[in-house]
Amino acid sequence: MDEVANMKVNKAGVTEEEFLREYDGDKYKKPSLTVDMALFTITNEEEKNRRRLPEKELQILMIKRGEHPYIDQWALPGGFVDIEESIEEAARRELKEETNIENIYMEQLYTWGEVDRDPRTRVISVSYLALVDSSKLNVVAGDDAADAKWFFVKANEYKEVKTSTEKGIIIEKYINLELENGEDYCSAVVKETKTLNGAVIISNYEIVENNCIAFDHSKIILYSLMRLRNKVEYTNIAFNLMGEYFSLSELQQVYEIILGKELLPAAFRRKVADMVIETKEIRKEAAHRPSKLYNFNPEWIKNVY
Amino acid sequence: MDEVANMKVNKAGVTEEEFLREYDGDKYKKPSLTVDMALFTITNEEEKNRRRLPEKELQILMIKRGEHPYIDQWALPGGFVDIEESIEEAARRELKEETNIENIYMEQLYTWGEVDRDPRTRVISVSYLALVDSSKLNVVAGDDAADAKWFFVKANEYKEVKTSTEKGIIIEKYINLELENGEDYCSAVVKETKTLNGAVIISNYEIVENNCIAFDHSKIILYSLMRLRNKVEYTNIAFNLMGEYFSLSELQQVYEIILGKELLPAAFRRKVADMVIETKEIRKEAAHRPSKLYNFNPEWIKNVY
DNA sequence: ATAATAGTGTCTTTCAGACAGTATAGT
DNA sequence: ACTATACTGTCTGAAAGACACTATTAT
Repeated sequence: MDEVANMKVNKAGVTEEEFLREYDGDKYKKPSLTVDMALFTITNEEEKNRRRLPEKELQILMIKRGEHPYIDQWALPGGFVDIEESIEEAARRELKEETNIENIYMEQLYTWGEVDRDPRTRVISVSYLALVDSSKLNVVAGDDAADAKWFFVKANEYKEVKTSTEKGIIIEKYINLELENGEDYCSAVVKETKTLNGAVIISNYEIVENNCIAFDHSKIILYSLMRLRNKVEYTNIAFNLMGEYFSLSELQQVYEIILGKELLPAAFRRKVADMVIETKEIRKEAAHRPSKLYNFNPEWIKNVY
Repeated sequence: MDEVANMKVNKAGVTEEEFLREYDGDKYKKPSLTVDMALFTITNEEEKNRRRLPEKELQILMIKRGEHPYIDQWALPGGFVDIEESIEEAARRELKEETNIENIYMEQLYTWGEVDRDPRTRVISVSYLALVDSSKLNVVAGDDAADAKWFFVKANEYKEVKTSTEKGIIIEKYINLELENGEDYCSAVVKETKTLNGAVIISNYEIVENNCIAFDHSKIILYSLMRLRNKVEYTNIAFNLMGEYFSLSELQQVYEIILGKELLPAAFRRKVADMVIETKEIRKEAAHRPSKLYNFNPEWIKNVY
């Protein structure tokens, strides 16, 4: 702020300097602030048949709560934001503490502010979507939470109800979320209600059923999956799930898993042609034609707000 | 939470009920939480020539600060979130208090959490993008702030610097923001830095120059403009700026203003054909062929996460 | 040879861009 | 008749969808 601004006084005749000195930041009750991260990766399934390709699967990192509330249930990694760090710094710090993962792709997702979303006290959560290449994951298992585990994620819509109103339409979608990892199984049903009134859309998410997923994290997971699915179509976001070298078939599999549908090889290759750079590397690991390996093309940027 | 969960004890042998009773939410220092709204509308310029169409312009609502800090500068409408209301409720309440506007389109934009973004104390701001149809605006001027004014908005990129690094590329864009309303003129220059490292993009916004726009609100305004520009291409968001009845030419003008470029009528009409419903109404207000009026088609929904 | 995947050629369909041309009100 | 906008027809070209076809490895 410049000199002139500093000399201005308010209606009470107080300068800015005086005002700030007297300012009581704790006059009103404040909510607590946390970050939560939906961290995804894609891993290869074991495959004995040397002819077949390993199946890929989408996984999300969850942490078993060792304290009330929701003790023994599974929550997204995250925690409270310290007073002297930015929100994003907090997110990266928590991830590092809980899982020892650093320097990965992360984007802010949504800020959850329902009054009763945490039974302890009023807690606002800024959620992040994060992606890692699974080859970087030998590092996992931080000290804070030994109970960090990767879960296979499945989400599917199983019911849709459309109701017409005078000025619009109400669409209710029931989405089933399943998290599973051999030992543990969690699930939730979230109802997404879109109310259209004129051109005004209001979206609302409600947890209808919940089995061992802490807080409102089932909502956050579903929201992050939708964002991921959406962004994969017109950004380079999926490349954050790949290693430095990858084949186009692998890349296609990643797209297919995120989008939940099969793609045609020819069209897919045309689509990603400008996003990759061919290398001289070749992968021959199985009993079929080997594949050329590619790198991401850093010139290709399409970022969306 | 179910009965079983209530009976579980933590490592210290404490049940959830006891834990919550003893929980001290004020153990750590907490940031304050505010909401800020970038509210846009599109208005017609006066036009005396009965032959010509009125020009449309994009406007944003700003409020003159009557208190430190940034006294007498212009800020986005908003304010502190009360402890017993959700963030979105707070946003709608503040808008109602400051401008008497209700029931409009609003979507969460981004949560700003830099440590020093407010000189008073640590303040987190959840920003919203909101749109109103200007015909609803005869209601304006609430009691809280008589100093609410609509500003014409212009943003343009005037410099781009690309630097190649070993593993990627750095792109710096300088964007000039201008707010103007006959009496008042504010401006800012924001530098957007995209750092690409492998496939990991990190975006950063920095205010390089600032003239009478309070806090970091110039960043928020630019971010909301980018979101608006982006979403207008593949959602129905622009319809929130239209009245109930509108001509396709008017709609096209709105798209053109938001996108900052001219569109071809034939292609535009094809594109929006499914999004509108023809009515029997006709507008003949000027000395040229009258236009058919349309309504928004509520069946057309495309929402993006 | 065979199984399985990698990768290409090309026809079709869809959709955006371009632009000329027609339609219709008040002046 | 003229001006300014409203609206349509149709050519073109780019990109996505579909699918058959070729290529290459270990078994």
